[in-house]
Amino acid sequence: MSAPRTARERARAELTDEIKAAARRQLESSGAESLSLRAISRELGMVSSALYRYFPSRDELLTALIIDAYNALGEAAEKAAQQEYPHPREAWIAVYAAVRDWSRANRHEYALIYGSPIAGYQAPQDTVQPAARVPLVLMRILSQAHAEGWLTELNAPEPTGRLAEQVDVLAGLAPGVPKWMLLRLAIAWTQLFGMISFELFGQLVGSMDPADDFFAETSRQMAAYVGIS
Amino acid sequence: MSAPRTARERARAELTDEIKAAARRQLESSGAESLSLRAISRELGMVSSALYRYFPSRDELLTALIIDAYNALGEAAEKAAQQEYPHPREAWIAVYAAVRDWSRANRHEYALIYGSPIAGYQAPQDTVQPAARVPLVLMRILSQAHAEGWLTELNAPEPTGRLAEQVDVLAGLAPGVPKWMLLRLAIAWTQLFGMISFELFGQLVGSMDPADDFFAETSRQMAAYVGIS
DNA sequence: TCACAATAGAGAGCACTGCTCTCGCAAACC
DNA sequence: GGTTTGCGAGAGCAGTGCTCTCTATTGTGA
Repeated sequence: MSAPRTARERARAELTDEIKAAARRQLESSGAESLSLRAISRELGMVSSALYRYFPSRDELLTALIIDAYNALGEAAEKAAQQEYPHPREAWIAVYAAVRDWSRANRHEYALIYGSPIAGYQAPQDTVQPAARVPLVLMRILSQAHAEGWLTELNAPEPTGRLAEQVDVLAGLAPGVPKWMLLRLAIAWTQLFGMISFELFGQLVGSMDPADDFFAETSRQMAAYVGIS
Repeated sequence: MSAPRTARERARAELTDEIKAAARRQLESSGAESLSLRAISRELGMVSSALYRYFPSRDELLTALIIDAYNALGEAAEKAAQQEYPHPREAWIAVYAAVRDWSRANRHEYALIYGSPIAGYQAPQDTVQPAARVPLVLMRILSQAHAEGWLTELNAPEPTGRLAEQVDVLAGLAPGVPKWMLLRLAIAWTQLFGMISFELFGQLVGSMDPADDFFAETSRQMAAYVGIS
């Protein structure tokens, strides 16, 4: 993140961005499967072998795009959460909508991160943190709603056994929020992306497509489900 | 589905199956992206151009595999539902488990049908019916549970507007089941596959992975959510 | 039964891919 | 100013999907 010093370093950073931009452009028009390094190099007016000075392989380029996509989506969600809302339910719903809007506007990038993993799947370690941004936003809403006393006390059973241990990890990030609530948050999280994947990947055709109303109603129901009164 | 007559027709049907079997084998080892017609033809001891007598393109082969995968998964779900259960909740949970088990045992085929759609996405019309088998199984459980009086009467609001129309389509297949219940079924359906996709695609690493307990508890909660008392 | 038509596989070839290697040129550093 | 480092060009390899032509085999109607 430090500013590049020499002309060479600056040129390198710029070209790296240009390559990613061209890749993203090509992605929008034809999907990840047919993303071609040679086509990118042609678009940039350079020879294909030169591209390997910037990305050691096609998979590395894709991994870079994946991280960027996670961050762009996370940023959209965080931006939506930063607004002022009269009730945490509205914040919850706004984040849902922001996630869906970004996904619909960048469906190929969405497919890149939430679709089938690419063949030589890269070390996911670099992607773990950016991938956590959306669930963290939802968790923060819950945490804040708890602090402000907005949460209902359903008498849902507390998780036990190994599940309790797993939920405990989340609890460290949202102190005070009941465990059953964090468990339900995880369930809602998987539901959110399942629903968006179904919409984007054509699984809703013939039933809930177009999905606007289905999505809106579901985000309301899920807010209630996790305990936002 | 009629029995092949001539020797040529029989040979054709057999070779078609062998090609799909080889493709499936190759799929398991390296994923859909790197599925190669030439590698398949090599494995079968024929020249690659001969393969085009059976499948006009790579995408057509993939489409055939997709349909087979939908049917295999649907069959697994139906088989689980056919058992006798003392309570519809158990049937619901068994179907959830069957879907997950099949998906874990055939993760590349799962990715083929629930991951990102392939580039030149084939006319989905042929896939619509086999794809509907799993949700239909869940719907039948709900329908039967309703007939036997197992369903709770939550005072959930009925869907309105366009959402009501979409739910009406489902209602035609499950007469008597309240609309809010069918809506929740759709939500549970997206949750189920969102959860499985997250597990198989590595999205749960660092939180709910391994997902056995999370999955089991979620299937219980979702049964309650759709109104199975 | 036999000629004709339909079908299957072989082989060569085209345009494309990711990736490697070597070779010069230019910028950065001491 | 000389040396090291980084960068782009170009050729080349092994692989891909797919098309076309040619030949052999199988099925069928007169």
